[in-house]
Amino acid sequence: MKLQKSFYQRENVVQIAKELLGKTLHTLVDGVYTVAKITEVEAYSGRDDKACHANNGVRTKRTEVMYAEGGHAYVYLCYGIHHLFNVVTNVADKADAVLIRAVEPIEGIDIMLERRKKGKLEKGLSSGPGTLSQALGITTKVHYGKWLLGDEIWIEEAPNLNDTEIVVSKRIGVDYAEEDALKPWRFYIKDNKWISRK
DNA sequence: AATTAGATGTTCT
DNA sequence: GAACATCTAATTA
Repeated sequence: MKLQKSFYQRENVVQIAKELLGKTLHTLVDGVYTVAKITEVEAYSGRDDKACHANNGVRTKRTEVMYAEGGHAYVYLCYGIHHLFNVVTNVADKADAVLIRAVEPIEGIDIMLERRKKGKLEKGLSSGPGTLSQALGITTKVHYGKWLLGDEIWIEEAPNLNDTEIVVSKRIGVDYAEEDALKPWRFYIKDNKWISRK
C-alpha cells in the first residue's frame, strides 16, 4: 500500500523523516523493478534552516519542486556527479523536504549490483545518498518532480519504529549552515549496517 | 587508518 | 570563479 498524500502533507518534516525509517522505496525504471528499505534520512525545512536549498524563499529552477505540495520527488545533482533523492513534504509553498541518505536492498539486488558495477552485496552498494540513487536508478532527468503516487517511484507503508530503535544526530556535510548545522535532524535505524556513517 | 585528489552541474559572487 | 546535502581510488603514516 503506497503512502498517501495525507502522510506527506503534514506540517512537521522532522516527524515525517522519522516515520520514513523502515518504509520501503520502490522504483520502476526501464521496466526494471527494485525495492529497498529506508534506513537513514535527514529533514530539511524551507524556513529558518540555512542548510536547505530553498531556505527563506530561494526559488530557482532547481528548487522549484520544493515549493510544490508534499508528495513530489526532489532530485538534484550534487558535486556535479551524484543524484540525491528527496521527498517534498508539507503543503505547497513551504519547501520542506526529507533527504533519503541510505537504504537496504530488498528486491532486484542483481540489478543494483549491475548498476553499481559491484560483484557482491556489500555495504557500499546503497548506503549513502549518491550510491542509493545509482542502485535504484534514480536520476534528475527521469525523476525530478515526479509524483510519488505514480508508478515509477513510490514509497510503501510499514509499521513505525520505536524511538528506542532510532538514533538521532546532526546532519552530514552541512557545516556551512552555521548554527543550523547543529540541528538534530538526521535519523537512522539502530544496529542496521546500511548507514552512510556513524 | 587517515588524508587527499579528482570527478564536475547548478547556483551565487 | 568558488562552493556545494558525495564517492572512490590512491597515497601517506
